[in-house]
Amino acid sequence: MITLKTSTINDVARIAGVSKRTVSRVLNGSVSVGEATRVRVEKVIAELNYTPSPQARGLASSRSFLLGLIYDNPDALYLDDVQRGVLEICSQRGYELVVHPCRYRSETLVQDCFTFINRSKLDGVIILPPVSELEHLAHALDQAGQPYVRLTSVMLDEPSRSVVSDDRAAAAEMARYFAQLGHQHIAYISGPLRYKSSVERLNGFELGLSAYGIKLKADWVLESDSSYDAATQCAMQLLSQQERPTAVFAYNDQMAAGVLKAAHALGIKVPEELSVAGFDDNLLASRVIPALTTIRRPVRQMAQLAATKIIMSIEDNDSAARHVAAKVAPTLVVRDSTLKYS
Amino acid sequence: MITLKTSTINDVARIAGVSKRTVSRVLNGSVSVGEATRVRVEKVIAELNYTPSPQARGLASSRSFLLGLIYDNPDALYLDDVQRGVLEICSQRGYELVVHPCRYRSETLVQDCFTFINRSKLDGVIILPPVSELEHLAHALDQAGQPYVRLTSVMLDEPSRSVVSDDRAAAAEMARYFAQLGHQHIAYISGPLRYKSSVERLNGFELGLSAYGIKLKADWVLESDSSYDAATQCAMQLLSQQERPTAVFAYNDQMAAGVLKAAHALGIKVPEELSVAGFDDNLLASRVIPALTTIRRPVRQMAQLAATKIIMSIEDNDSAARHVAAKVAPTLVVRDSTLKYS
DNA sequence: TTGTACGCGTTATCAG
DNA sequence: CTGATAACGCGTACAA
Repeated sequence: MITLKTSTINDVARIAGVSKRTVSRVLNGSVSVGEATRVRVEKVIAELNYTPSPQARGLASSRSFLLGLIYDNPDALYLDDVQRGVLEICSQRGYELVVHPCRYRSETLVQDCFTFINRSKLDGVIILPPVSELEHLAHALDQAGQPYVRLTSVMLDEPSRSVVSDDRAAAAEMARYFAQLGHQHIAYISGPLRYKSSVERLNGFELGLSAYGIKLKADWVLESDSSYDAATQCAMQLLSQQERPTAVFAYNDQMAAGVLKAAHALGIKVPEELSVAGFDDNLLASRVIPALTTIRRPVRQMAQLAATKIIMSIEDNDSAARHVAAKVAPTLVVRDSTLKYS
Repeated sequence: MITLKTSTINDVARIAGVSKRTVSRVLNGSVSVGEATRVRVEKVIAELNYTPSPQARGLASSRSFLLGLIYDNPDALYLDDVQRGVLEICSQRGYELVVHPCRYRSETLVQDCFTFINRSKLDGVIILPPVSELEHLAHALDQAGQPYVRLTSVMLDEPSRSVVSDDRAAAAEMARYFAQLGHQHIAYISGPLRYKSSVERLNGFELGLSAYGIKLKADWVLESDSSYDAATQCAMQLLSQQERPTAVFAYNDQMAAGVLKAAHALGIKVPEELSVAGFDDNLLASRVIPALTTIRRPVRQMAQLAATKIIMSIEDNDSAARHVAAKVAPTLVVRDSTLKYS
């Protein structure tokens, strides 16, 4: 039967006929242990199915073997992917993941995060966007000597503390794709420009278009709340104009879905009369009709990299973490919402 | 400046001029403490911003103040909602939430969960469907004396360990709605019938229809994988028939979106020629065109109830947890995908 | 290479 | 009502 009873380091020591100091050495992979002794101890550990108590371990060494995930992200698909990615790495290293949803706009966010970290004596935290863009949070963590890694879309910090998706390059790729389809009259519906990722995507998109000699008209660059409803409104306005764009790139898939809705409401056919693209490739993108052309970020991989980095900077040091890849490339996913301009 | 340094119970004791045993008593709300002493101690605690170390606390009392969340959610959209709901309750009681994504079909699932629980000495676990339907897991936890609460759609366990959404009643309500719209030719695309929730929804739907003298034709009850693609296939077949239904109820929103896709492919207009409804009210439901009529479960509330129950059965006992509501009622959300039969 | 003894911050036992 | 003091399970100077 499977049981919850656990044996202690003392049991192992006694049965293996060594002192617990030796068991401890084996556990922590110290070199100064005789080969024969090590094997014997390991055998007993396996037999007893012994696992050291993180509580006691933490108390003695002031560590917790707990990683924290700080986020404020309504897009839950992404969340699951992140959690799995992080755990794939950290659980095999003996860490567990404690989650901390929070509110980006809260006045007490920093205090709040510190309380969270303090209470559980977290060894490190991983921060998801847009919270990860908050410089005062990162700065406070740095001051406190608290290891952290942030997922962002621009390199805001040292590589040892960053995993960034190159949103700028991705947006440029989308621009290239639009241009190659022959579109000239292009609009961009941006998320709030206080998000770095908004700026990155806009810049990348403009850059990409300019390579083809296309300029984004100033009044065809709209800033909107990053929600479905706001984007719908925005698109309604944009598409009701006398002269309207033939292609629209939205800050994310939700917003692109809003554009789809607006187009539908105005009787504009997508993709025949209007090409639409989003960003994220979340669940929505492939379910909506027509399925959205979009950009996919390697979320799982980003999470794994973040976990690797944070564990390295906990166990080794920052310079080790610096050598883990810090930048990943999103990719273009072409579906049914975009078409050649004719 | 915000710092990570923490003071200990000894600091409090020294400054308050009492023994640490007394501080401990105040902390744990023991009655045998003089009013004056209590006030003095509490003042010092507040001044020092002191929080007891869960590590030490756990070591001494063999508890961890950690709750686990076990899930394998292909439809992870409500994950965030669950996490927030649980934390709203548990963090104010001094617990944190450790997540454990797993695989429902894994051979080693039970062993895997026990390793998870053991490693962090979790005080209790909350299990999400469909994993929550696995009787051998629940049984093993029970045998081991491990507190748990499961979210399900049928009462599979004692009320102290269950938070159930009444899917049967909800499906019956959908049936009533369909009937009142005048539909007679109705189909149901079910999820895998090994899921209890599939059976519940089917039964509830049939029951609800029968109250209006409507019978579900045997070959219009289809079992499908609970994915978008599978449901699309299924619906293609269903809707290609000579004689086709005028309304389709799908096991969940993803599948309903699949029906929408199939209808679109076949040139069938929704809702004019076909009414479609889903279940869950996830992100998809309101974004798809036409927006889906569906059933909304009070996920946040369910999570809160689960957290309340689990903490009660940890701190008090099961019978206390029994008195917390164990059943919640989903509600019908009418949108644009359903219409009067004409 | 291995072992002894102590400390980490709490809770709990048992006197006073 | 309060206070010494012993656990709890593990890491680690310091010895041997």
